[in-house]
Amino acid sequence: MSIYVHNGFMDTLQILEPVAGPEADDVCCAPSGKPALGVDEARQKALVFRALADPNRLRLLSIVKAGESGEACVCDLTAPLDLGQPTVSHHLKILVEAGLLHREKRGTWAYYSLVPGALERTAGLLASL
Amino acid sequence: MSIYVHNGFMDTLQILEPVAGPEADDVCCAPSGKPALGVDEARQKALVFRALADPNRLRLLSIVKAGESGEACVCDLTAPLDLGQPTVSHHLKILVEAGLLHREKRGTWAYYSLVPGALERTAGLLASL
DNA sequence: CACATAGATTGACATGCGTCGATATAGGTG
DNA sequence: CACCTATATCGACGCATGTCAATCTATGTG
Repeated sequence: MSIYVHNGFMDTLQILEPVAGPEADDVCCAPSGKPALGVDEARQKALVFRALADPNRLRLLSIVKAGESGEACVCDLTAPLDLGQPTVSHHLKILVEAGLLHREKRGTWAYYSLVPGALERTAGLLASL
Repeated sequence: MSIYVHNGFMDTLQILEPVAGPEADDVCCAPSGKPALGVDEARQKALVFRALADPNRLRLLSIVKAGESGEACVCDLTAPLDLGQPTVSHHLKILVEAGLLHREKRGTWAYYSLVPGALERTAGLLASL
């Protein structure tokens, strides 16, 4: 029977926004019977936190944020992280799919920048637990 | 050579607090040469987000938070999550070690409650990236 | 077009992690 | 002490994930 549902998800999830209200799930017994976080809602929020759950990805966000221009290309990111280029590209992709980074290709280079307000909305996810 | 340092860490990490200022790491080349997140700092912050990176743990936090008394025992948590008792205990342990939950044993029962301000401090981690 | 460079994708490998069943431990009750 | 109940811990299993080397794609440049 279904263990590991393997959240088959899309890109650039936008859970950071509304998500409707806490749907009534209404536990039968226990302490207060409050609805709390629904299964789907929890799964989506966890995806965002999963993107933040790696030290190198946190550093990527930090470097991009700290950059003068607010953006950085891959070649600027491999050196400080001491990681191979494919690995950095991999991490950046995860951050983009989580809705935290924006990717813009200009010429040969790909410039990554913070999605405006994304970090704030993510912080908001914690408050609305 | 050392890949995967396997962060050998302790319990109830308190990264949620000060952590000193962003230490000067000063990259040599690239875009802005900003210090950004240090390696150790990133690793510790990632531990907190990793605790939040699981749907069932988010639901645990939510249920505990929503509870009338602000606390819940394990027996109240297994049913709504549809998980075995050992699994719930496992998740709770991770949340305690992340500094998000507090455990208090009273009689035969173990009561878990939100560490006051922990979620807010975690939200602050995002702002200080 | 030939060639160089930036970045993404693929495949493989090892480790991490969520889950369970079984078992151990601790407190309560007779 | 014997027994029950609530949790915690252990060992195992399988999927997930971070990493790299190799390769592919796209954009320049001669």
